[in-house]
Amino acid sequence: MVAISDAEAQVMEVLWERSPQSTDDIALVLVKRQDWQLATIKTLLNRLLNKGAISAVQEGRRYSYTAVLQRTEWLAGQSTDLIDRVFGGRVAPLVAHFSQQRKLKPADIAALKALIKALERD
Amino acid sequence: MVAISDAEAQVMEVLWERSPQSTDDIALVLVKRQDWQLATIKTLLNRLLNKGAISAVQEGRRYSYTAVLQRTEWLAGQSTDLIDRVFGGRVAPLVAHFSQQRKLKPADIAALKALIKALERD
DNA sequence: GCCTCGTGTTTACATCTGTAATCAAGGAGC
DNA sequence: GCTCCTTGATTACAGATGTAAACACGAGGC
Repeated sequence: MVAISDAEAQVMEVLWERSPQSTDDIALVLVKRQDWQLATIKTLLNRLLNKGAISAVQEGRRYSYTAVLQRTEWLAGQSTDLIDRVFGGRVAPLVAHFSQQRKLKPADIAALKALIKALERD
Repeated sequence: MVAISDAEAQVMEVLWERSPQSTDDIALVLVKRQDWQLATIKTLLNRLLNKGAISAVQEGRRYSYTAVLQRTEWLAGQSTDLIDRVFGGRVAPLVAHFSQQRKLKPADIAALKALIKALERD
């Protein structure tokens, strides 16, 4: 339900790797990874707070941030969104398209097979 | 390379079904499908024109629009982008997430199986 | 006790998007 | 020929987004 933007997702990635983290833990990573100003990161943290995607605990005069929105939850949202929007809600066309675009490795095919087997079981 | 927004993609869908089409061919479809005002559709057509995603040929005092950006090209952009950004370039996790979220129909599973069989063959 | 610096909060601002209304010019009808 | 309607072009406007600067306040150094 919580929708986050691309830039915000970059901040979440850092918190998904490890939570909680302070502003400058996060900043250390993102200043390098995204070449952002500290100010930008502060803004994004605040927007995420307002959206409820992260929570903050005060420690002295700083905050320690924790991801509330879980990565898997976000992933699920992203996938259904894409598949619905672009592939009419059906997965096969997606896989077909992708495999045309980018040869699937045997491991990928194996993963898909296993997945299907599991899906058929229930 | 040409990036189009969600609303713009809806217009493209109509042109992907059939090209060329006049403004009101397109409008007829979208007024129903999206409950948009004619004015909205005109705006989107213009933005797509400026982006070069469609082209227009004048016929009398109206235009006939044709999709320039191809559907497969767009699909590729949308899916590889997400899969790379979010799923580390592997398609299986995406399918897994989707199927958790939204039960796959037997027909979908069958389609996937057939597809994989085909992929294994070569 | 005052000044400075680190932190969070507020404000800024251009661009993109969704969604339209308004304007202008050329044909169709009278 | 003048008027009105159709159709494209221009303008509008609020909210989201990317990117950041300005501000305010408390803690630490001197």
